[in-house]
Amino acid sequence: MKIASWNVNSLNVRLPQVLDWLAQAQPDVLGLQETKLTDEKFPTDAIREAGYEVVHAGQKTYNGVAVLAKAPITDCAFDIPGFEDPQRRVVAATIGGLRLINLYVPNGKAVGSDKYDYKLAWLEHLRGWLRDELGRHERVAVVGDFNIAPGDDDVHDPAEWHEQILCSTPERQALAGLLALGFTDSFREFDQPEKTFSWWDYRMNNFKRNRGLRIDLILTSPALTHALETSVVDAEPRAWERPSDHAPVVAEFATP
DNA sequence: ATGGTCGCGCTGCGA
Repeated sequence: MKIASWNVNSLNVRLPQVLDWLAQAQPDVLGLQETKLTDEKFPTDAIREAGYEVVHAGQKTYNGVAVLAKAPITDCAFDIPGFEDPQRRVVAATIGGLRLINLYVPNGKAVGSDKYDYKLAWLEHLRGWLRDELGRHERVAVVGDFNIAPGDDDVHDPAEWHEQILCSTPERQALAGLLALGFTDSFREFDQPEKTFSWWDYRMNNFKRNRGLRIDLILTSPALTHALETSVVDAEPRAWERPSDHAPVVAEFATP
């Protein structure tokens, strides 16, 4: 089974690229972030014609998350329980024996800002929910744009980013708190090329210079970690014409 | 050089 996550930065703009990528990569499940569409404007027909079921939690202009899957999607949730939020950042869904939680974690803007406080509060509530989900499901994948680089290996220039947003100690501790529940950053289960990133700012030719961060993650529960076969970043779509600023991340695992 | 690029949607905000 192949699962993937991609922050598309507007599905309106990126739909052709998503369809191309689905055709070439053939994931069984794909979590999208930053669709920036209301549910009414979601391109359900085009996605279905590509062979995927879909659920979407969208809003106008900002945020928006979706799960695409070749098999039927059941047991959906669109909020962290007890943390209702008008910002559409969460879709949980069951696909066969897989529990998928697709996230668009708040960016946080700047350390110490109101948005930063919201990010940390959001992550704290997320941790309680993921603990419950781990108790209910064996095979859980938490995918998405985490807006946190787990470690300095995930940063093109750790000195430049030292204690900056996406890299600050409280953010990394919040992520470590999720891993402490039993989740694994699947990417680090395998040997990887150095300086592998998943997001590059549009400005300053950062992609060409590989000035990026790895902030798009696939976390796996113990049973899923045991079944892992690969976990990679597919940087190819970042080099396409008019790209998202994020690349898809992909993990494969054996099915029982 | 204290900027720079996108997307949304129409003025500046969010990333």
